[in-house]
Amino acid sequence: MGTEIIGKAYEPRDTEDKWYQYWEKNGLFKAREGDGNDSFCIVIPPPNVTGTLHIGHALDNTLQDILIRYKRMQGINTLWQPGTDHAGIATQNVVERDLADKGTNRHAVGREKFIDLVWEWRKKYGGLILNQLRRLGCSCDWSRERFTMDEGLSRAVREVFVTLYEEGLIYRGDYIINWCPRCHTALADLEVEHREVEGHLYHLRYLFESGKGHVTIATTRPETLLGDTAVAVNPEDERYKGLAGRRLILPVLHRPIPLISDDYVDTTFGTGALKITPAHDPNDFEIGKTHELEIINVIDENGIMTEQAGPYQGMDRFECRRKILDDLQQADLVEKIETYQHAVGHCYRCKTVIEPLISKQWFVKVAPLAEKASQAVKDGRTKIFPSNWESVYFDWMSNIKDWCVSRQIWWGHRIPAWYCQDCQEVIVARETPQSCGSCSGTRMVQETDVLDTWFSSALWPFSTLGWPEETKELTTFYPTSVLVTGFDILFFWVARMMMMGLHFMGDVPFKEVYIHALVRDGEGKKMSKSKGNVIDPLEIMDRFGTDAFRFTLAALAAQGRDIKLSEERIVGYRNFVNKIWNAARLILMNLDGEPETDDDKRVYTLADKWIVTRLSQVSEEAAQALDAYQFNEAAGTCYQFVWHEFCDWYLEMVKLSLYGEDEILRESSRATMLETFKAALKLLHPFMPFVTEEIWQKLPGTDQSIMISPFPKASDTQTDEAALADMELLIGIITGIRNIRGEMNIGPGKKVDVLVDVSSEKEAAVLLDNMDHIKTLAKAGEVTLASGAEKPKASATAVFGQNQIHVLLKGLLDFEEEKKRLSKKIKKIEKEVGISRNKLANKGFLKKAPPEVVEEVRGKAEALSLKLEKLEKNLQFFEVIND
RNA sequence: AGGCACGUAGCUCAGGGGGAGAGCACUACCCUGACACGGUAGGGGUCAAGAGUUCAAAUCUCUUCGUGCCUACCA
Repeated sequence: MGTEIIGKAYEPRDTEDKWYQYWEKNGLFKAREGDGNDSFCIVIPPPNVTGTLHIGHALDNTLQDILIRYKRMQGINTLWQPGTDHAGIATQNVVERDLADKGTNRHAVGREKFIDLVWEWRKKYGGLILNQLRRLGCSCDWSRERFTMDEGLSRAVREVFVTLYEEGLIYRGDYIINWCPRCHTALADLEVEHREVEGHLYHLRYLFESGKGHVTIATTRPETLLGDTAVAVNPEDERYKGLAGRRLILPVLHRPIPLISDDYVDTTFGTGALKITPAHDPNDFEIGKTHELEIINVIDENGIMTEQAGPYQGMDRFECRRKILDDLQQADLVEKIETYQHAVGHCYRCKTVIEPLISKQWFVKVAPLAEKASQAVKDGRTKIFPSNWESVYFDWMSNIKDWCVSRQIWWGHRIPAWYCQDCQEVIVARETPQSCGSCSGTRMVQETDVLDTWFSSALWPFSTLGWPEETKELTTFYPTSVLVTGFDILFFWVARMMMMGLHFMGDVPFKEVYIHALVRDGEGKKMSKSKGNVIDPLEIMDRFGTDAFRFTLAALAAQGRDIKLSEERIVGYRNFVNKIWNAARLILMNLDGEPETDDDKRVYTLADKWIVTRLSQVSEEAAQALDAYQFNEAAGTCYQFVWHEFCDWYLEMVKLSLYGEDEILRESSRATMLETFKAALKLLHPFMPFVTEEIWQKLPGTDQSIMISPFPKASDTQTDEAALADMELLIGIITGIRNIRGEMNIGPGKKVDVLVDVSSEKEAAVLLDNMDHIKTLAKAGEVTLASGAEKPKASATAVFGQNQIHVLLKGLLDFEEEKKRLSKKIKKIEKEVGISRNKLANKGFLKKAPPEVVEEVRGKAEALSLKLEKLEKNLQFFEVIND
């Protein structure tokens, strides 16, 4: 009679691709034309075009998809804006590696041709990660896909750059910057990774020019001494009192340099004397500025010593370090060498040791922008979840330094500045200038630097919606609703979007930010290729199915804690998917098309009323959890409900009606069962889109996709308090019998007779109504209800509420075992009663605790005392028999 | 050096002032007509240690010890 027979186990492979294509073809991911108020929008953190889906993406995008699907099912006009980031350095590196394999390099190829090659590369491979997002089930509006190097977005970049320049918030100047000698570009401070390195602290002697005495300095980088233009001491330092102003002889090069005083110098570190190399250390650069020291570049852009390095010219910086140490030792200028742990800056892209260099770069003056961005979070215009990230955000915003935005690479937005070759005028303009505004010359050369990739990312929330045009998308979806991302790019990206959004749109880019944790391996270690502990999301999806994977991520995504992902967890949720599948199997086997029910003929059993009430409550809880980004709560609530309430109790009970003779009851139960199951599928859909759609489409009465069916709502009319209480009693009695069976080791084939000593008529009525359920679910034979009945001799007893459940075990009951069992229960209850009684004996408690709490404890104590009394009586019963 | 988290069952973690929870693992009995990727029952915790606040602390405060992470120009 089944509508359709489905297999015993769910096979994800067969369904995922099919439904994804169905959704996309039918335009179900598309945002509607802007209709003003009720909209929900997320802009995707654009993955690098070079990227492949890793576990972090999987978590990030699963959470976003859950929110998007949930909101869409609530009927809200939903946009999930997808796209990719051109990822300047990363992408350039990839293509350069290709060239290297072919035995050439970008300089040989030339700038224009190289950029063509990158575009080619991106056309070929740039969509890879987006297809992997499809695999994950992401319901992005792909018709609006954007790329940070698109025409439109590039226009936004130029507009922003020029405007900031005109406002005096962008300037160009010679500063010390972080230089990556391998990537050949400047990096922002943020792009430098500090890593603890085992190094050395070298104590070196600088002799006085007078020939008498010396000053010992401590340094970790002896090779930079070639560029020293002073040695500094603290003016308060007794050791060097009166020496400032004297001249020292720079070792090796024999150049005279002054001994100066500056209170920046820490008297407690090293020898209290600090060598100053303005060209190769950011602090020294600052000191050099205040003391107007000469700047001598001794290391070039390749990390090679310059001609200023004299005899060391042409050496690699690290080779030079070794050589110079040798020479110093020869000259007896090395006092001692200590091993020393210190942080060394590395390029975040290629891990090469950063070289601080002085060069001409473009900077954004961020202080005024940061001020506004900080304020917006203080005002609550943007809320950050979990809120402890707000203080981290404020901290960074208040200590922020100017942002170096120029990069000496080729792949990226070329800075819209032109230099007049005739008069050296700098022209910053939206369009390529035809002639110099100053001298009318026409020999204009564009700046060769490109912008930091994060510059265009900072505009993402409005550039993707069409800015600088005034588009319908902007009015509909800006500010966007929520940004979902990991804390690792809070500064790189979130903070900068805040600054740019506020400055150019006059409003925050998003109303809320949800910061999720990092995914780690089972041992809590960060996953990395070098450690070999990476979990590949694609492989997981292959093995366990996308739904199981997504559900696992959601279930583990508790706020503020890293996720330790282990395979066992995924297996557990794979089993859950299969459980749902088999619930569907049972339901389909018991349906014959759509149930035919007349509203006036519809009957509801206790189980029906109960499950409908629970569904309503669970819908409410799930929605509340999702609204608060408590993904784990939402997932857990649904899991518990579907498995342990719907499957374990409801489906077991509904079988009675399904297999019964009563036709009206059968059709009614079919209808309730189907309705409830459909609602449960809808609750689960945001978490597990594929299996829910697959089942949904097989159920009768579903003509459109589950992804656009309304998300279940809580309803007061569906809350039946009496059904909850009655069901609790029924479950209690059945569990009581099962408990005895289990502990007495009575096999499921053996039926037992039961005598229930009921404490009230009302309860008796409930049990009488559901007698068949007790018999089936507890495998009971005769069940007798009586009030005040005498305990049968060979019976084991459980107590639920004030009801005594005597399970008759003639010939099966080991009296000693039963005594032990009862004693154990008594001990447990005694402990509980003790706690309650102690509380009630405490005068402070009675006086100061809220009355309802006192009442509760009093009620509890009473109920437990009665229960204890009954258990003790049963125990005494056996004592008597023994005598 | 500062900052932020976190120490709860064997493991992985929820919870967050009024009687300790889940999943996995474990034990026992079951292939009962949706599901052995399953069912029923069971064992297991001084909620890191110490002090304080409170009628009441796993939960709030402080200290200590451990573990992660982030930021930082100490050469």
